[in-house]
Amino acid sequence: MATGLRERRKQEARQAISGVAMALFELRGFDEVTIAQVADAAGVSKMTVTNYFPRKEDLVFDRAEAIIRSLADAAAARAPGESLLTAIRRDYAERIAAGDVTLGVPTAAFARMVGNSHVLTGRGREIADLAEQALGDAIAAEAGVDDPQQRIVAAQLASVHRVLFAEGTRRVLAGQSRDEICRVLAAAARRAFDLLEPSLGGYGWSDVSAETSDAIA
Amino acid sequence: MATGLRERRKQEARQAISGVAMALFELRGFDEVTIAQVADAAGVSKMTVTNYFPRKEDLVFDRAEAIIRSLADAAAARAPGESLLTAIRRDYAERIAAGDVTLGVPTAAFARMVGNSHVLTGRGREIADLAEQALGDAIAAEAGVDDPQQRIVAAQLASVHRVLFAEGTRRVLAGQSRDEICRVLAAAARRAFDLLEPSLGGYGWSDVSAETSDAIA
DNA sequence: CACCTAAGCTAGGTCGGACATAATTTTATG
DNA sequence: CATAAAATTATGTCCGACCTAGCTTAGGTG
Repeated sequence: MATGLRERRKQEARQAISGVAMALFELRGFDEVTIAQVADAAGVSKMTVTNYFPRKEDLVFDRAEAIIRSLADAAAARAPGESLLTAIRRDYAERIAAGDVTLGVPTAAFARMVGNSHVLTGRGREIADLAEQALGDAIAAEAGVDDPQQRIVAAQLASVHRVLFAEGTRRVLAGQSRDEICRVLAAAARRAFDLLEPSLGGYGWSDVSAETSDAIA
Repeated sequence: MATGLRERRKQEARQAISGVAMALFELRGFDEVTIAQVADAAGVSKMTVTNYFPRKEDLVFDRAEAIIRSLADAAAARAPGESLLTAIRRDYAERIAAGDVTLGVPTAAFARMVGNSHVLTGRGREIADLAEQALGDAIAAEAGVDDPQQRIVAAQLASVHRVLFAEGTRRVLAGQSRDEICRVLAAAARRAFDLLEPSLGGYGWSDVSAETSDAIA
């Protein structure tokens, strides 16, 4: 591939800049480090950093797209007949068992850095919100109609992720071990999805049309 | 009352500044208007604006505290024996019937202004998040223990508000009349709370202890 | 092998928000 | 009415994000 080299260099530069930035952020705090300092430490110009990462927050939440799409993907990839709740719950169980840090088990330094920065907590909220929207879009696309009730369902399911993420972060900051937190989160997820089962268990791919048909105002 | 006059003047000045600012923001857009311009239009100094409203966003979301506490208040003020869900649902029905704009029926200009500003949408998310947290705190305080499951319940209930607010805003921007939107939101709320009833209907002030006792890791 | 096209990069400058300080006006009280 | 306290204003500075326009370098081409 001819254009491979160029693209490779870009990815390496991107990774290098992000890595240097994260080290500085975790050491001194996100708001206390300027883009100029990141550029300096990475050996590039200020504009180059801005070029790779349009907003300063992007240096931290680099691959946010994957997180945003994860819920919708889990919903879309489920087997026919499997309910939405079952698919999301199974996906969560699998990923927490695999130690997926994006579910709420970051490093303590990362959690501290985010918690101490209003900008970063805001971006975290935005990502959670976008993930919920994406799930809602997936549900609506699947049903072929758009109904507020679908957004409600998406919010319920996404809220489990969001709340458990916060719980995990809290425990990371409290110094608990990653293994223990994973076990706690897995248990809490079981209880949470059990709680929702009576309400959302029937929300699969069929028998939804009857509920949605008369609700488009 | 001796100190009354002074306090009155402050409130009037606050209201005047906020009003002038809102007019400018809705006309030109939040990000396009500077604090200096607001101060100029209000006939006060820049520092006075900053003094009343520490952050620029506070000029828009002035009485955010009331919104943040509304959910927790509705929960705390419920009659003994009334379930959490029933109390929240009744509160919503009452306020939407009264045309409470904070539930998702702002003016089109306001909705446009917020939607066009990343700062303001972020602040909106933060307010919703804080309201959810406050509700969770109220639930935990009532039970005397802190359990992730309580945060899950709080998130479910708060999500109804959040999703319906978004739905209302969408319809406002689409040009629907306020009356019609209120009717639609009231109906959507009924369906949403009906959906949650099987899962959360039993979440009142008693029979919670059995579920929470073995979950503190 | 020299050229050419387009991209990524750089430098400098602009703008707005936050903050410090001191002077001035307004208000409450003896 | 005088005095003390408090709020407001004026001025000025700093700092960081972002934009515009010019420059360099890499990759493909006759």
